[in-house]
Amino acid sequence: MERSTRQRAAIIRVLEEVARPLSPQELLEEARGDVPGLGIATVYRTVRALVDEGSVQTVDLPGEPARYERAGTSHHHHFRCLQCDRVFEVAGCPKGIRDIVPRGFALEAHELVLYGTCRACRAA
Amino acid sequence: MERSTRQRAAIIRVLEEVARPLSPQELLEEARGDVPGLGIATVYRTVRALVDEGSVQTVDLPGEPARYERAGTSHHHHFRCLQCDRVFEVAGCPKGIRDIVPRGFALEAHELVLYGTCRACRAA
DNA sequence: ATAGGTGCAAACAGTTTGCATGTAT
DNA sequence: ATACATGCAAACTGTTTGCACCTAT
Repeated sequence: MERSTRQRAAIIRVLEEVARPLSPQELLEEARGDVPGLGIATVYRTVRALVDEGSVQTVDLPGEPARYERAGTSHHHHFRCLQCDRVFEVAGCPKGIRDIVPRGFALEAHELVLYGTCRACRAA
Repeated sequence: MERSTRQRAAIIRVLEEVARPLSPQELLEEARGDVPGLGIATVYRTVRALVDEGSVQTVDLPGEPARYERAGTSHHHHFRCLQCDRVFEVAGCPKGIRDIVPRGFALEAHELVLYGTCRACRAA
């Protein structure tokens, strides 16, 4: 992350403008609006650098390729639409997570993924 | 799942004997004790058939290869110990999951993974 | 000028599939 | 006998890497 290039600027801009976690493929398609010749390898390399740097975080959903979103957002979860496969941020956290932790276990973190149909797909 | 073959018997036996979710690769290595020539494709095909049939379920943790465990347990989640990496079943479900679903979205399913320290590791 | 960055294609790892052969029924 | 099942290898998908060329510094 030492130099400022057009491809990096484009990738970072996309991550800042889109309010949901994007896969490398989605990032590529979006960022090509700015930099037509952009290659997928550059997306992977840039995203990895941004994660190492701490300005982007990985969103890993079970059984799916990783997606990436801007870091620094407050605690939230994700909703994946089963029709369009897009992933959305969900504010808040269900009550009572601690209640289901088995006796003797110490809870440090949790990951929740909701599945269903997003508003756009319901309307369609 | 129409015929009973040596390779299926071996795979099913392994799933029944081992009390933790196994990856296809782990299944292959274990089952080769019974059927040396066993191929990885057969493991994938058999496991998929068992999942379709409902006697085995997939355990998908974020960022990790899918594992498989005997089905029959009711709705539950998983607790992954950050020290020993073992995965435990967690009975029940937190209240209030519906409350965080964004307006206009339809919730159909959810997946919850708890991370922390298991009882054995806390004692150690 | 030069080290870091990029694009392409090849390499990889995990999973699926096509096909000829094997085998439970 | 005849489907269904298996093993192999090729195909696929998502990701990483090698390398020659490009470019921000």
